[in-house]
Amino acid sequence: MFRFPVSLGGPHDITKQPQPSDEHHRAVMDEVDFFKSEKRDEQNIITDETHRVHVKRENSRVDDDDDRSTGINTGLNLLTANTGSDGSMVDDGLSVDMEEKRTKCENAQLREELKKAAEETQRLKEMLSQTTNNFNSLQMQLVAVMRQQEDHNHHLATTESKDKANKRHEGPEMVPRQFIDLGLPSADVSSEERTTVRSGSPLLENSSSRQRGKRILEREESPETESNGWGNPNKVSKHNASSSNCNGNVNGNVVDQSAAEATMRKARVSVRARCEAPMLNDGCQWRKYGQKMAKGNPCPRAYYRCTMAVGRCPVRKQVQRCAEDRSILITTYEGNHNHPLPPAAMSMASTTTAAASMLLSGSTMSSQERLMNPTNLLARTMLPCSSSMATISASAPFPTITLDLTESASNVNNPTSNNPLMNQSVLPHMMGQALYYSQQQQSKFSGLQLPSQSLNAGESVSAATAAIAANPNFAAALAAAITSIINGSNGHQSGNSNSSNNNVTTSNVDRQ
DNA sequence: CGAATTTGACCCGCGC
DNA sequence: GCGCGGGTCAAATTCG
Repeated sequence: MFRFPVSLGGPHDITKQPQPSDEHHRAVMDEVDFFKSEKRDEQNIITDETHRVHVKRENSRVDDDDDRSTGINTGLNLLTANTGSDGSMVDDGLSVDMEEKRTKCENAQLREELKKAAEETQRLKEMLSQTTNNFNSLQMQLVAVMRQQEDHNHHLATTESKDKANKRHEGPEMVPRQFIDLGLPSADVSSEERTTVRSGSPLLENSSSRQRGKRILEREESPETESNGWGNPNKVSKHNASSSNCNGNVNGNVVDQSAAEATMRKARVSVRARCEAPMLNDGCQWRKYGQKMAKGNPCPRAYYRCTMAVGRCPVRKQVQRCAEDRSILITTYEGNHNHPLPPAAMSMASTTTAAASMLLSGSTMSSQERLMNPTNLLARTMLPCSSSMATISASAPFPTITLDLTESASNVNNPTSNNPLMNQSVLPHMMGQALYYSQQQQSKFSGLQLPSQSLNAGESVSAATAAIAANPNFAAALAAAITSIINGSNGHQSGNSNSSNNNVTTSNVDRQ
């Protein structure tokens, strides 16, 4: 399931990209080398004395190399020892033969073990990704349950005392929202939030739910009904629209989820980056399904659909060049993947997911709340170049968050400004890691129960900064980003990656 | 020959 | 009601 022949490139270079050297690959290389030398050994072993000396030396070198490279005792020193008893070899060719065979046998065994170890590693990787997905799924279910309890308590409180209820209303309302934000998006936004959406943002109601719900119902007959926690917005929309109970699970929550997920499906994350390539390298496989001339832009807008899923992934993206500056590529992502992703794609997926979460949480509150909300606070804090980079558009037909990476990329002080890698693939990775981190970081705020409403914006920023800086995970996240970048860039541009990473880091620090 | 892309047609919502 | 614009579909075409 989780193989990583994933190209970081667009659809064109997908099969051409050299794969990053993984363990298995290395192991195979070692094996080949290993047997080559052994064969040489076999051939040379019965030659004259001077040659034999040479063979011995070569063997020992090979041994060393193997041991160094794999860290495994290959047992080849046995061979060296045997050849060391060369004097007896002439006398007793048979025993040497047996030794040879035995060594061969051992080598074969070791090779097998190495293979098994590589396979095991692969399996573990798969399990890890599966577990991560399951965790996210469970997290959402937990949120749903908590939310239900919350509502229940709230209802009881209301009947007890109106004053108390009012006070409590302000508190708990924020906490679950924060909590929701930290989870992956698809599942749970509760009725409370939904009503906020309706009352607070008619735009969302009009454009998103109504406009697309019907179409989703008609067109996206979910073959991917086996939603495993990522949720399938389309499917849920279907639930919602048809108001039937396909899986017999109709209750208030399902409807709430429908609304939330439908909204999530519509939430868009737009990434502006300088890029000469026709498409950003985000690690996913895309298939173009349409192209249109958009009004006011001479450059056509291309529509892509994710094709990594066996069934049908709801994620789509639009790619268009900026009318003013054609070197700027605007990539707009919509929806959530319903399938496991390779690490390279994970970064961008995290980006869109986290940004969409932020966007949605932000879109459901008043402007004051929005300012106070740790979600957006963190978005502003965490995002490189924060305020100038991440903008939320309420005027667009869909709630859209725009991550503007062009400013930093074109910054004269930025040593990576002319680095195409930075523009094409590193930035998404960085964004992904940073946003993913910020997403996780929200849980810290929930845990801390940051009294957001009692803080002014400045204090909130300070608090957020302190929390982030104090947390060692921040460094870990950055390290992960670096790793991701280095692994994803085929090695030859790792130096630049480092500098770019430094750049983003300092950019963060500067803003903080 | 199958997969990917292109491109014109179609659908839908919105504004006038 | 009509036209416009955005988004999607699907047949035709191209590519590997």
